[in-house]
Amino acid sequence: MVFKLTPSTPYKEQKRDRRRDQVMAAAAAVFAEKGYHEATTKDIADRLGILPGSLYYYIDSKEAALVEVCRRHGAVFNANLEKLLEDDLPLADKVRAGIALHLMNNRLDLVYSFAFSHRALPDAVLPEMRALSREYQRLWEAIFRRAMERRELPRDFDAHVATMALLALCNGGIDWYEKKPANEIARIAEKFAGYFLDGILGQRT
Amino acid sequence: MVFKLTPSTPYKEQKRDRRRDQVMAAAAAVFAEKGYHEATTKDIADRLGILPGSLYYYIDSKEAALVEVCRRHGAVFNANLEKLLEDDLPLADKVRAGIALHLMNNRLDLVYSFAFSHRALPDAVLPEMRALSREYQRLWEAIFRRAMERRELPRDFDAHVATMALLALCNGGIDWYEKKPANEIARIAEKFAGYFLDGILGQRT
Amino acid sequence: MVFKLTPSTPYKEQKRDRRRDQVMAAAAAVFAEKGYHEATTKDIADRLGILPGSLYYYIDSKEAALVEVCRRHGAVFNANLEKLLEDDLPLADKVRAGIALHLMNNRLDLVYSFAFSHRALPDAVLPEMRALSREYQRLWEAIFRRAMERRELPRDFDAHVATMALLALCNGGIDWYEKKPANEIARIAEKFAGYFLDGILGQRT
Amino acid sequence: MVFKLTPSTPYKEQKRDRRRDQVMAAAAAVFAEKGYHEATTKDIADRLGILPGSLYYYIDSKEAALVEVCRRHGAVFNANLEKLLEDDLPLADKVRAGIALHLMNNRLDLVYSFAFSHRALPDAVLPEMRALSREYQRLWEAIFRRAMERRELPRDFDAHVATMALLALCNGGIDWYEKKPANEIARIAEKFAGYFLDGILGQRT
DNA sequence: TATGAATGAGGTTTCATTCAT
DNA sequence: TATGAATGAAACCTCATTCAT
Repeated sequence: MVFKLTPSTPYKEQKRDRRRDQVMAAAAAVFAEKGYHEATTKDIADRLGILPGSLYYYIDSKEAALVEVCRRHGAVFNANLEKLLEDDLPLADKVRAGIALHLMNNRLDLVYSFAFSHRALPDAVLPEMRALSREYQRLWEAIFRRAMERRELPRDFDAHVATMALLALCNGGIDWYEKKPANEIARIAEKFAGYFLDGILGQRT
Repeated sequence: MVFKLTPSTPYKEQKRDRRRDQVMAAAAAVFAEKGYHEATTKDIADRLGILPGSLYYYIDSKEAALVEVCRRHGAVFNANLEKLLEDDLPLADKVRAGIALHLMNNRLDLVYSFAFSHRALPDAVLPEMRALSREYQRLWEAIFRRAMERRELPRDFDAHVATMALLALCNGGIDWYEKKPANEIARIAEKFAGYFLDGILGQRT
Repeated sequence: MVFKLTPSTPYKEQKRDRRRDQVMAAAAAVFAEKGYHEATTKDIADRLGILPGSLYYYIDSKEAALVEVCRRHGAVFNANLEKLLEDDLPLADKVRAGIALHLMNNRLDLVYSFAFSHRALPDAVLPEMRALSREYQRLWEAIFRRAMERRELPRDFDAHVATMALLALCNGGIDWYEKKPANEIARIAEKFAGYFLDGILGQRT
Repeated sequence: MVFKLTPSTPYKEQKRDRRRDQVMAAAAAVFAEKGYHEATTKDIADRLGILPGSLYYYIDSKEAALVEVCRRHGAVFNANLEKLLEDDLPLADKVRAGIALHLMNNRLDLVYSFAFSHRALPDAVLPEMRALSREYQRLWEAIFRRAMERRELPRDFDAHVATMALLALCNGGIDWYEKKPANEIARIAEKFAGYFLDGILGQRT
């Protein structure tokens, strides 16, 4: 204490970051479970076994926590899709994999598709969240466009509306599947993907 | 003057009821726009040009207002579908019409599909809302079952998952289409219905 | 209406006064039952079958109603006692009669002894109520003093503390006897008077 | 530093409990002074030099505070009497001591005898308060019954009505003596006890 | 004489946030 | 690194009161 020999060792930094991650995870879980406005800082603190005031050692505000949570989770969604876009797979497989990833992540975080419901977000963070959301849509559209180039889809295919349909399908049912086990989610994802693909392919004929 | 019992004349009653309708409409709009918890009584009152306390001349509580709003709007959704169920139309037409009605009502009320997001509802009203919601699902399933009887759908058709998919599709995109004009909604509805029907019919083959 | 032939006939005045009495009686009953602060103007109005706002045709304010109620009922208490003071009866009979009257009036109005609990009165009316209250005490003390003059009580009898004891005895039990039937009240009054008289007379020896 | 588990040291706990006691004392004082309904959370907070909202760090609700206040003070009253019941004293001494304790506590707390005025209590706490109140009555009756067994009172003595009279006597005058100094209270208590005892003993002859 | 609609002040309560320790 | 105590804004709601009709 007197000599303060360890001002900020990498070890300590790492440890603090880990704790920060825990805080963000707790915030994400609570936001997902209750929605941003119903979630209280006490809910988050309880999950960490600390007091609400102590949170502010790690976060600047509840809203800042939401922004970071959305940023992190949005990044995962987008990264997943980006990798999928680059993969050399037939459209059907990409769609199946993409829907499964989306539903699974939804189930785990809720937050992201929740965050997409802009209705629930404070104005201050809307622009950034909308940008993340648009990027995700853009990636799906890119997947469809690439399929069009490869003649897997007709020339007049409406990639935009198809993306809207896909995302609506994935996000609109979250209340039903959020508590189901992983294998059940997989089954639903498979069915949804089937409907969607048949819907798309059906239009080709 | 002698017999003037001031028996709350029909005219007066009617006028009061109209005002109550306005209050409910304001509440519905605000709930839809912000979600129940984010919506404040001040928001509702502002929309009516009165003070928050004055609301309580018409409602018992914010929560009671939500219940009534959901009841009213839910009744419209269910009535629409019930009529459609009885109509003698091919499945494709029913689905097209049903989806268009749903999207249109969603755009107008928002509240109902919002109410379906049980995450956002206070515990006290959950049972009643779930019942309304289940009734709506039941009606869609009945439409599919009737089509199965008529051999418009295969014997092993999963009416339940199909309903989930349909509702997910309709509700999941509300953030996108809520502010679009009616004819745009109609176009989206038509496309969604096309996807959905091809998805369903595609499975038959 | 046009000729206004009956500007304010005695008959009409009388009728209005009767209605005013009803309003005061309703106010008294509600104040007695719930206490001034818990009583609402709606409670009073309900009892009259009108709306709260309509009360203000008869009263200036809730507080003014309380003042008038206390004034009226206090006047009854004091008038009763004044008559008793003038009667040519032995002390024991006066005390018995006085206690019985007090308890009976308490049961009917509650308001007066309630009003005496200055704790519950708004500051604005305290002085007047205290004056009424002091007058009532003064009358009881006068009864005792007259008995002292007549040698029914010892020369060193403390009329003040005796009055306090008597009033405490009468008011302190109001919660118990307020709902009992008249004959039961009479029995309790008789017992209380017995205790009190024996207490007083016992001191003489 | 290594084992620093910050286990809410006894010292800290003690300090917190003391603050809680202060809060309860403030609540008791305000309830006593104004009555539960007239008392505002602001009144209580003012007395502590904090803001109304800060109260809720210590209490769950205004009503919960009332319950605790009554519980605490009722316990004191009952404990006092219980000890007195067990003492080996002649009835007269017990009555004198019991009345003095009651009046003294009344002056200090007000709350308890106030709490006995069930008119002023919210429904939710009535049962518990009534139980405390009945216990107090039961203890006084037990004192009288024990005196009957010892032939200090006649066989047909009505312990119930006597208790009612005693409590009425003690509670009914609270408005007069609450602000008087302790020695004055003692004098009044002595006189009241004298009246009461003579009333009781006078009946024996 | 009473109603219907509203006001506005004030009440209880919640909660994000701060800061000394 | 976290606690304990408090703040202050804002939420829901109640109610005495007013006034045009």
